[in-house]
Amino acid sequence: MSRKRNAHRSPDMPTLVDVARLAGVSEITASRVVRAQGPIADATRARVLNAIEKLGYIPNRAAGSLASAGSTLMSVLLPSLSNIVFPDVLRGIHTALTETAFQPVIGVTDYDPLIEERILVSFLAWQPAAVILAGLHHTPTARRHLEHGRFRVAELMDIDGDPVDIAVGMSHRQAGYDTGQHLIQRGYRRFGYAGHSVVFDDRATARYEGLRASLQEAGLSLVAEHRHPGPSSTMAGRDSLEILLATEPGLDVVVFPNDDMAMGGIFHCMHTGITVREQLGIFGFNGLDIGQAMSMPLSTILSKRFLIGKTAAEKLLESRERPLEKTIINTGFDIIEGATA
Amino acid sequence: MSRKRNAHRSPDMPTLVDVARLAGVSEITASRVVRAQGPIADATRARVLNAIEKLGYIPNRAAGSLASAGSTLMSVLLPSLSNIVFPDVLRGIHTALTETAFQPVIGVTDYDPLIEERILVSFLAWQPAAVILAGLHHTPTARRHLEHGRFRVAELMDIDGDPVDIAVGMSHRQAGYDTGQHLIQRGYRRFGYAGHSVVFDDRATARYEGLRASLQEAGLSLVAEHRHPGPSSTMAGRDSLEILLATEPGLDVVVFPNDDMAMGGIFHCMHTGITVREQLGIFGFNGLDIGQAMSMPLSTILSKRFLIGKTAAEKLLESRERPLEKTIINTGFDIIEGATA
DNA sequence: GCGTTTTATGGTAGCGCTGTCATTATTCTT
DNA sequence: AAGAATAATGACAGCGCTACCATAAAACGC
Repeated sequence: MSRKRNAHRSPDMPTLVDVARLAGVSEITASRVVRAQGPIADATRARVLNAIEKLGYIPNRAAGSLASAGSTLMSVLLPSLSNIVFPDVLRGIHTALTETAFQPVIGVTDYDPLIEERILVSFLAWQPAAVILAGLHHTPTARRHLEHGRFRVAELMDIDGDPVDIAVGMSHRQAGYDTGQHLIQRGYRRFGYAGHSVVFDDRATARYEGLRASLQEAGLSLVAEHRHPGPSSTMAGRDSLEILLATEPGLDVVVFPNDDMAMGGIFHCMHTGITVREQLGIFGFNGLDIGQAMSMPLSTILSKRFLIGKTAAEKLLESRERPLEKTIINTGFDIIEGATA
Repeated sequence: MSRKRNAHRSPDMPTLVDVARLAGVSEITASRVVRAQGPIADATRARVLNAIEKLGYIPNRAAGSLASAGSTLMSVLLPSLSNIVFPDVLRGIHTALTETAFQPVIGVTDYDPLIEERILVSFLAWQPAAVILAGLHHTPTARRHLEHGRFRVAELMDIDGDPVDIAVGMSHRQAGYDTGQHLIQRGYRRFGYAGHSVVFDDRATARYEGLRASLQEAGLSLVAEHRHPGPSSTMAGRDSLEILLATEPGLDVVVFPNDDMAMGGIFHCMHTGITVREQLGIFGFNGLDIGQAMSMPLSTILSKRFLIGKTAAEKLLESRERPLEKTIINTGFDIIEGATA
């Protein structure tokens, strides 16, 4: 009665052999039906499918992956999921991957390159078909693995740098620069910056530097800045603006690293009776739904997160082999005029 | 020179054999070092670790999983990532899993039980050690797989029902009920409800029903309700409130299914000059940061998303075997008084 | 000091699947 | 009608690792 299986196997978890036997075909034929690969007679396919259904067979991907030296996994390494940006990217990836055999496997790095490296290595152990990560900055070890691996690589969000394979995103430096230009053109002169602990967020830093560069070109400079210790949040934006204005009451515009913090800034103004735009301009980044739902929509920059994720995944699917040429795709950004700056 | 490996193998991707050879030990000893399992002499461990480092060896988890009939993956199936609730849950899971060998693998179901079933099956193909999903409601096929599998199962968010193994969450019906009680006690009588397309979101439905039950007990009822077609968003909340008030101007409080929509409600009031709380109470659900950052903090219910994720993952790690007794853990909720209702 | 336990290591046989190469019908050429 | 191409199937080895059992050496007990 009992099969000569190893004792550690589950009792009667059906395998391809069982399917093949029940369908009266060879193992390999059953395998071909499962993978929809190679020519199979309709009648045969039907019998195999039937057997699969009857047994409740679920293919063992570990075995498949081992035998074929490759998997249908796509490793996705994101800095954070609290920051709405990355769920949006992820939705884009998901969208591109539905109807394909690929599955995303997600890891969260907390903006820490060392954690990124650790998770990357543990993901590589599953022989993914592709790896998607944020930014162009990784540890040397991580970079080495990315360069030598037999998988496609997409680096998202930022394009200011040298990618391993594909980069999809926008120039954050340019976004910061354009922010400055836009605000100067609107007549603002006394600039403040209310940021957050920026140790790891390279994109925010790049925007900050772009902003400073544009100010400098116009003979201006940041009159005051404050960085909230700890991560970005609406509350952090509110507190930061308060501190900033206490230090330097004469500011006429404050730039925030993102919409969450900018919303906090707006709330501070509402609370203290500061007239937004007239007395103080507020400028964010991302173009979140909530900022646009206010009666006075937030002035900000729309980053195309969903598009970035979708484009990257689609590009990766185009070929399993890494092309000789590196690809950089600029998804751009839009300035949203809004009513706050 | 060339190894007698299959041609389809990558050139010289090192395996355990290579490590063992270089370290001068047997394959199995090297394996034990990698897995930190069984007694190993310090000198031997050092030699093996050295060889691993030198070769840049990355263990092949597909092979490991196949040989040991089990993996260190934990499948996580969430309805959405746009809804901040689930990233929070995920952070909790991540927190519990750091420092363990387990890795979460995330799938997004879009609140659709059929997609959930499909993703579940594809995840089971990797022999996960545990499966985490949202809610207690699944397709019959999914439920069957969950019941018969050799893995732990945690069903999150809701506890009103019969779990497969572990349930961690809160009673959404109770939350809705308590919302009603709380608002009645504060003197509100003419209730409105501004929801969203609710086809799949069982939790929102449960809260809605709890609310109605408490109103009924008090001899009251929902004077008006409106459901925004499509998913929940701040803009949806704003539009819904407008429509609701056009239909029924006499409302004195409106309950929203979540904070995002409630914020939209607030914005509508701000825009049209309605005095929140005095003229119209606004009540949300979730207790998001942004709602609390307003000078008039949102009245809402704090759901403990992070705790739910963390608790679930911790419980799952306690034992690899499914216990005879099902476990239900109620993480509860807190009413946040706020200033809007 | 001789069994007994503990510590440290190794040999071997698969885990379930797919790549490679054959083999046998079946259809198409000219 | 004979050869060539194509469609449909199968045999078998082996992917890289770990469970299982065995062995040898060191430590322990009284």
